[in-house]
Amino acid sequence: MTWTYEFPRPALTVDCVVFGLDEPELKVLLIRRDLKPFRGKWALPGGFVHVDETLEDAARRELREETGVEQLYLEQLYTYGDVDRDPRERVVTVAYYALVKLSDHRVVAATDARDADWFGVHDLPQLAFDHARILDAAYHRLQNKLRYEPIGFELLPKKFTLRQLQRLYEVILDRTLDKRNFRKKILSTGVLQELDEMETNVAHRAARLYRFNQKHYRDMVKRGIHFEI
Amino acid sequence: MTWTYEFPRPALTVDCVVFGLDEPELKVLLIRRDLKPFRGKWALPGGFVHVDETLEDAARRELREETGVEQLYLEQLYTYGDVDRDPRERVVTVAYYALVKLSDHRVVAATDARDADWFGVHDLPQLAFDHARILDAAYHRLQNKLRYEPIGFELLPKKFTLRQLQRLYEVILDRTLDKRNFRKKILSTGVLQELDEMETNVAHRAARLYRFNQKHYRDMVKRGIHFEI
DNA sequence: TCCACTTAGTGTAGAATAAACACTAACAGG
DNA sequence: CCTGTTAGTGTTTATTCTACACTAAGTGGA
Repeated sequence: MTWTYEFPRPALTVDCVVFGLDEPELKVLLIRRDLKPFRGKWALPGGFVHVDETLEDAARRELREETGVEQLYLEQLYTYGDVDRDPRERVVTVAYYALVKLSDHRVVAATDARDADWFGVHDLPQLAFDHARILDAAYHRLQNKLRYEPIGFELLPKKFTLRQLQRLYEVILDRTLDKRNFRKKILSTGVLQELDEMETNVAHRAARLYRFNQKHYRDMVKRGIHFEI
Repeated sequence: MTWTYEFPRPALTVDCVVFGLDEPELKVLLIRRDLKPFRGKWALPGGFVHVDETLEDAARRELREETGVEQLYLEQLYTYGDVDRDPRERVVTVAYYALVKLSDHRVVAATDARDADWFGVHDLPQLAFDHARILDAAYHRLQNKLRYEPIGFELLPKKFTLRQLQRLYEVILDRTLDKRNFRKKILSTGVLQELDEMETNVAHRAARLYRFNQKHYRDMVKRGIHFEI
């Protein structure tokens, strides 16, 4: 079966930049292409948008199919429509970026016959198409977003220590932060819930565990209160 | 001539939210639909992306064709891909927002047989498709962007007074600002070039004219210095 | 010519926020 | 019990933000 239109139509795809925190590094999930253009090169997971699914659905489906990743924070990044970004034909791609808890997805690569792997954001291979540019934009967006939205928690396990959280900010923002100032600021936002639990299996004093208080954050948003770090 | 594909493809369009400052109000440029769905309703200017033009080129072309607007600041906003956002068929639209100097485009409506007009952002008619949602997102984006990028100047004539600039910020941010604090802050950013000219034809003390110093701003960006108001 | 009206243009003090900085406490392991 | 490692905590200073009111300059009309 084929589909016919009066005018030529660009192909429409989605591509995803999936970030995961593999302390002490921020990593990105890439797949190795097994098809014609850029065969063997690494690329962002992604694929065609079906005519009966939303863009976000397409992104989630492709991620599941190609990498097995399922529970994730997903947000649209930008749409890339340069005429020659794909050598075969006109392809417009809606890029998304995603944050996953690596604690849940450590063995992603095994899920599919597809060759998938995590790469440090500062240690990337050559990428197919304009994916390097997309990845770069996603990383910058993540850096900005982190400062005024509480999305870092999407990269950590449900329960975490303040030290883990600070390291996350340091790794993503690519600079060191003052411990006391960081703790004061993050606690003052009120989005952290102190738990009655402590870290275990560490060879030093155990730190208290916290979790992200999503309910409280949504309340803040309703009341027009801004998160900022 | 027709075009045939192995799988069905969504149609791809661009839509533009064009802002203009018509003191003392922020206005948006809309066109009245003369075609089937939502006929007679107002809608954002836009149309199909040709297979040999970039998304931004498509946006500029549609604006020129439908409204005659040409010199403008244009930036991608978001891509809307809900399955049923167009009752006829699957249409994915890449939304842009634009800022124009109304001083240059006051008589836009006359440019085309098409019915086009400016509407106050707080006094909009019912819009076709999901355009109300797009417009809303564009307005919020503009409000945010205004605070950390010097884009307000795109809405003013080349030479303007501090009062005009302050009113622009007030109109877009929808709150009053303190005159002295505003002047201090905006002047301290260094992006304004003081001219040796004064306002004319006003029934009161004439104010000094300024212009946006683009060169200086680009230098700031290179040096990593942030604009913020 | 002077009076009324309108907007231009300017500084300061107090409050809030951000930045810099160092030590003791707790725990594990040898 | 000693060593090593991280947890956890306050204060001072600098910077930034906020609130606030008067004089100067020009037009237009009485």
